[in-house]
Amino acid sequence: MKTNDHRTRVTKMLIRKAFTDLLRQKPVQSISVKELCDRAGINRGTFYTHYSDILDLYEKMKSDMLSDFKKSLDPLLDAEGEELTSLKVTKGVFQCLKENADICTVTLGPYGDREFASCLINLGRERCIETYSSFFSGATRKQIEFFYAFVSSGCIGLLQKWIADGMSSSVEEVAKIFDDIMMYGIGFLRK
Amino acid sequence: MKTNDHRTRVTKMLIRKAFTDLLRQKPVQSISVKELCDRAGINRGTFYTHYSDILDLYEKMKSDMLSDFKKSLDPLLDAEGEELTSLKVTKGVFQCLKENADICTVTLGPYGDREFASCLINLGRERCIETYSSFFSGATRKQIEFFYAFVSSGCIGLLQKWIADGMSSSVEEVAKIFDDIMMYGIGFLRK
DNA sequence: ATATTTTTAGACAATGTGTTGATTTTTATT
DNA sequence: AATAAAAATCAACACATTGTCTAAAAATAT
Repeated sequence: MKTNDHRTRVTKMLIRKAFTDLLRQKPVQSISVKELCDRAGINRGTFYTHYSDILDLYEKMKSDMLSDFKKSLDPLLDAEGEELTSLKVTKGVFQCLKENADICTVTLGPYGDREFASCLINLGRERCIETYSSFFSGATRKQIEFFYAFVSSGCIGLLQKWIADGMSSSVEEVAKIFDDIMMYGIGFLRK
Repeated sequence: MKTNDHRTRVTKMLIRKAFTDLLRQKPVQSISVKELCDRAGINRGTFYTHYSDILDLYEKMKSDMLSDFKKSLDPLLDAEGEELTSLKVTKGVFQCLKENADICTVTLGPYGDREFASCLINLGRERCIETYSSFFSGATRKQIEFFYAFVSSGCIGLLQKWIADGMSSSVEEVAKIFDDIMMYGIGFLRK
């Protein structure tokens, strides 16, 4: 089975389209193979030649999304010449998320899974946190871990709010809000 | 059908015990009625006399948990005489969560649902946020909403980290960390 | 002791699963 | 253009879960 075959490409596209559509309506575990195939307009047997079950499809789609996301994020972090400010990276990450709005809506939506959400954030934030932990040499490991847990999760909450509002606020604005809250805590409201 | 019947009480207890056990292992949607009844050691027909399906059971259990939580939280907020500091309330909330560790482990764990998690937090935080929004009169509605989205979600992340660590840190410690991060942002690491 | 209520056990049609084999359609090669 | 290879379709299958129902057994209340 060659993956570059036109037929398989079309089939997989149809499957993934139907799958993301369904993920908007219900959690993964409630999606049946039959339902998916009916919607995609393909034979149920065809599904089984590509994926072993729904969970297999889900895992493969998530890893695809992650590598896509990583790919468009790497150049941002490898800009060696320029200064790497927190706000700059945040802006880049949020921009990237906006460009993949369809995916984010699903994975960060009510039926996405937490693990994937944090995966997405970790990807862009990891290096930033490293920088922080070296900068705040006085902070304990525990403090940093708790802070990271709070901020990464908080960021997801912010993104969900942003998405829920139809991403109407600009990337710059949301990035600034995130940066300010992280920097000043509740002092953000005083600005 | 009387709910005070000894048989129904035992049956419901068995069902709920088996259900929370299963929720530790897999998401709601993957739990079948048959599997649940086998584990609970009750007849499948009996399940249907009490609940229409798994989701019905889940909803009823969640609302029960919420009212339980609310009940043990109310006296905390109604302490009219004392001063209502942010840290004091936070401590109370976290203490309450620790006392319901078994429930929290499930609902805030990988197979819990986000909605319920925020529901839990909102319950204790709502009044606090009200206080904040009146205190920071200069802040826009948008700012407050984004801040709240960030902090509530961040709090959940903190709790998940706490639970993941086996709740080894004391309530006071975690409450202080939350309060500090919320107050000072990344400045928390400088302390 | 008797009437009521709850649980059990078994059966049912309906639906989804994962697999198989035969057939048709599409793609690649000569 | 003809032919071989690969992929999608169709139909059928044994199996499992679902939700509903009835009759019998067990537990509770009066």
